[in-house]
Amino acid sequence: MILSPDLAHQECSDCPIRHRAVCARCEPDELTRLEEMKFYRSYEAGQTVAWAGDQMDFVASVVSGAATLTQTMEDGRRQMVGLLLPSDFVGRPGRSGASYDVVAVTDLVMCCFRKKPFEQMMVTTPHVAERLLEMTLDELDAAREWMLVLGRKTAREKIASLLAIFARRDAVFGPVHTRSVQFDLPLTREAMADYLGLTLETVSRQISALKREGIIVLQGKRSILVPDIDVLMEEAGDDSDGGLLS
Amino acid sequence: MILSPDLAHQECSDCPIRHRAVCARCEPDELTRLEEMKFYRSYEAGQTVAWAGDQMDFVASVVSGAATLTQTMEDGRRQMVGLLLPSDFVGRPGRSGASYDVVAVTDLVMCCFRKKPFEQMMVTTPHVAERLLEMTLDELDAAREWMLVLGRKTAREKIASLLAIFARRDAVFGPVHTRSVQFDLPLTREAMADYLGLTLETVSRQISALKREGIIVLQGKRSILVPDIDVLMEEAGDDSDGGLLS
DNA sequence: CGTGCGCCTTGACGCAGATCAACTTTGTTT
DNA sequence: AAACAAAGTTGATCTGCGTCAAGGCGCACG
Repeated sequence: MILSPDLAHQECSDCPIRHRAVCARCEPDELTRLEEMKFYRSYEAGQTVAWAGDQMDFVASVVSGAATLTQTMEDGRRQMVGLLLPSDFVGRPGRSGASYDVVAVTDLVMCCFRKKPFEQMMVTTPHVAERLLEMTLDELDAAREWMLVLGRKTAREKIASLLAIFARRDAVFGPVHTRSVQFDLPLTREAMADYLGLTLETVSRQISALKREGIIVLQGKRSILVPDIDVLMEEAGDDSDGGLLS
Repeated sequence: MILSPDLAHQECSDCPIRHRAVCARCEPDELTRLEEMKFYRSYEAGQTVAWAGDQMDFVASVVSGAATLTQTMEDGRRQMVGLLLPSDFVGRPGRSGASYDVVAVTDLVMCCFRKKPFEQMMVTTPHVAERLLEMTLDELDAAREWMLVLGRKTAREKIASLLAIFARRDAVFGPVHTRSVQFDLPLTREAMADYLGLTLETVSRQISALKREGIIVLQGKRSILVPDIDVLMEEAGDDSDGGLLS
């Protein structure tokens, strides 16, 4: 773990996730209280933040980078159950242990709150608990969406669904009125397989197939160009067409 | 929908789910406020409570019976994303439409709250919002547990996992110090298939296999006797052995 | 510069579970 | 009691994806 001094003194007021994280609804005086219980931690890509069952004496928001939540069976089978991006929340107030393995998949910065004072604040001021409820309901919706992907979609549809998610979130769009999107994959083939309930070979094959058919264009292994997002959405099997381009 | 007069006048104070539902933490005066905004609704097995996208002017707690939340793709593939049992909560405060199809799978009684006053109460008193956050976090954990089942378990492990869930929840245990459990399946084979991401034929075959091997004993189609719950847990592939007895 | 190491790709083959189809059991209607 | 529908079982066959195996590409290292 790396602690850079500049990060250790960041002010909430100019925090990049100020308006989307668990602190989004806090008043200035509440932010002051949060400042007192917070500290930053940085992790390198590949580092484990916490093992399932570990004591966790803090909860946290992702400031930058990405982390995964995964479950592992005794025989080594693994399933990713969450993908944490900037502003997402880690940890459960009122529970001491981590429920899942938490791993940094890119370089990662987290804004951590000491658990005791944070839980105290949840009781005394409504704004944090309110925002956390809203975020948790969103997470639950996302998890249920993912259950459909895992339970009923084909390998090709799974890959297209995952690419569509990244396209929506990280996208740098092309010229206005085109439907092209470019982004970088934050996950290895193996991590994608863990997310999708597939093997890494199947992931690789399906990506190759989409490339062969011109639905995506690879620039290197990780950079993806989607010439027409609607075509990709079609492959994902989603009924809602991508209304994201106005 | 059936409205029986006796149900329409039930008092919160002797409600069977009083201590586990969203109202669990309410004080007597808060219960009085809830009484004013609440009404009961009954549904027969098979009836649809709401279609995905429907306007829902209430939120509700399941009082008795069971309901399912399901997502459907254009071509008819279906995935159950939630199984609601007594005390579980339906609906999302702050959202007008239902996110999923809600279907009664047994005869069902729900305690409904008019949405507007309920949302008002969430803001003014902390006890309801607090409890709802806790319940939502539990739901999220359950959904993530289920993602492992959908993504990584074999058909046999999926069936065993589902039976184990029912065994834990509805179980009537045998004589003390035995590990036997008896319960009734609230779901048809097709509904189980929708829950597990399988076909109903595969569900039927795997249940037959477990029966043939003596891991479960069927009395009729729906009544299940598990002679040794530990053996069933073993088949489910869960690392945590069932410490539910003793 | 070559060597080793992640990460990824591609091929050959086998199997778990889907699909298609026939039949049984159970409960309901008349 | 006959007729019917809904739910479940079982068999035969097919196939999508997993498994096993062999290499390719890019990059850090001595």
